[in-house]
Amino acid sequence: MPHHLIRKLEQFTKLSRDDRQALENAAVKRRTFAEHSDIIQEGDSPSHVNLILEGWACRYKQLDDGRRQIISFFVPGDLCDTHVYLLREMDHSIAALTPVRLAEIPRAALDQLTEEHPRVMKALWWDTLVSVAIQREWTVNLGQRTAIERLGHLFCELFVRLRGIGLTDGDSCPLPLTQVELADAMGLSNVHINRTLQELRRAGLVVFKGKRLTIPDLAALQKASLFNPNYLHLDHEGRHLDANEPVAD
Amino acid sequence: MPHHLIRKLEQFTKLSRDDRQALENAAVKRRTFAEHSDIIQEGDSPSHVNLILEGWACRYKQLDDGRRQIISFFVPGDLCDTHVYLLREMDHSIAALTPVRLAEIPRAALDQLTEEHPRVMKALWWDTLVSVAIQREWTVNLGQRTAIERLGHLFCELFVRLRGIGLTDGDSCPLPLTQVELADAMGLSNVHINRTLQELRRAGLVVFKGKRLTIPDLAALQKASLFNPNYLHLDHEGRHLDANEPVAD
DNA sequence: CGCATTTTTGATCAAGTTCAATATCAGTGG
DNA sequence: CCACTGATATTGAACTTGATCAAAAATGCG
Repeated sequence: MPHHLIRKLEQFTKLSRDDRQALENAAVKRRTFAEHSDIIQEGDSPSHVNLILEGWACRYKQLDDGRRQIISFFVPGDLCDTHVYLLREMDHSIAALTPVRLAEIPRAALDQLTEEHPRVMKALWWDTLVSVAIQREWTVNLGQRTAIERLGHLFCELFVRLRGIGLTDGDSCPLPLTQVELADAMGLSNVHINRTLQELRRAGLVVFKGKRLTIPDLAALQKASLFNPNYLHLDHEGRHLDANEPVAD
Repeated sequence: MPHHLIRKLEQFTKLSRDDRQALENAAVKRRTFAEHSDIIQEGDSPSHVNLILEGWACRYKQLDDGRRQIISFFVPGDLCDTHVYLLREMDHSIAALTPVRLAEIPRAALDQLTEEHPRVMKALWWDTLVSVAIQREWTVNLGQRTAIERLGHLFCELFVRLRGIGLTDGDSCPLPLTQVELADAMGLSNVHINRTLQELRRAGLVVFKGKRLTIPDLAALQKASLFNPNYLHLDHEGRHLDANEPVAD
């Protein structure tokens, strides 16, 4: 049951029971991956779309001399590139950061889904547009923001994304990342991540311990990080497309 | 006539005359923008898809304290976010870097195009996937590469993109950007861009003068910049979908 | 408890920034 | 054709952010 994806999509537009069922049906083939294993590697030929059901993953690219950039994080409910199978080969790798359970959505199932369920198709387009907007925001993050803003911004983003699918608990959320992984994502050294974290802690802006992140005052962290959630487009924009069915499930 | 777009898409799959005509028909509403004017601003509500016909543009985001990040460059044939009108408001702005001529593709025209011309729809999906791959590569660029690699990488990318649509001339291509614009795109200061350019010139890797870029030895620049063009997916991957018509146009 | 991983600390170093001045260039109008 | 003007490019010097290297402390887990 890809309920995280459904919950995410319903931030855009309310789906019908039929829509939801179609999504369930598309996500039949399940697989699991161990922590730190590659889900797909640069050069592989993508044959289907991966949907993360449980656990965290990341896209990354390894440079020849060992430098590594984490390009994005996947949390439950995230799709790895709708229609990616149009490309001959992957230009990056995807790795499990925790144990990961995912569904492989075959090409045919996705095509059928978008043909027969226009509301789902639009919701998936919305999801694609948001993913790209997140990638753009990372460009801004890496290009312009200082270390402390950069890390604070990432924390805000992940918290808000997780809240959207119901995975936050009050002012805290899971954050199963090491400082080295944060460093590879933020384009900073692990040493500097460590010092930046201390600075955020000292300012009372975050608590990060035991793979959990707590943000006592989200507004304050947003302000310190120049975080504006508009790029996540979470304001139920597809309301006019909402399925109109009795609440009978 | 959106011939740059058609040429770009045909790197993925050969279109039929009918496909091409449908693209022409969709791109009817023309507009022009002066150098340095905004084509659309953050907060505006997008109602159609812009297709750059002539000139260069960029996406950018302005931070409250004046810092600016250029997020991507648009060259002729580039579409600004297919289906963007699903979003309530723009999370970034788009500005003309030179005088720009573009076509506004209305929502209905795009929907019709993708419904009636599956080959075009797939080609547009390919284009979307490549755009996102470029954005990811910028993440790697800003996160891991040194100033000289970063700038060299950008030059390689732009040259290869322009070559794909026939806008290069031997080993040179237009590059109508100032050093300040390069700086805003690369997350570096204009002073450092200037010094990095000198370094690239001294090494004989580039000539950049009068809004033209010359790359005497592309292989050498690629090597120095760790540039691997795989992420541009330019190897005619949709060949199996090629329209099969007599060459009668 | 013991081992591997992760976090933390200190000291030194380098890449890139900032500020401010000067030089060059592309248009424009006379 | 030249002088003027604003934009763009270039230079120098001091400074800052974050990197690197190496070691120690803490944590997690079987």
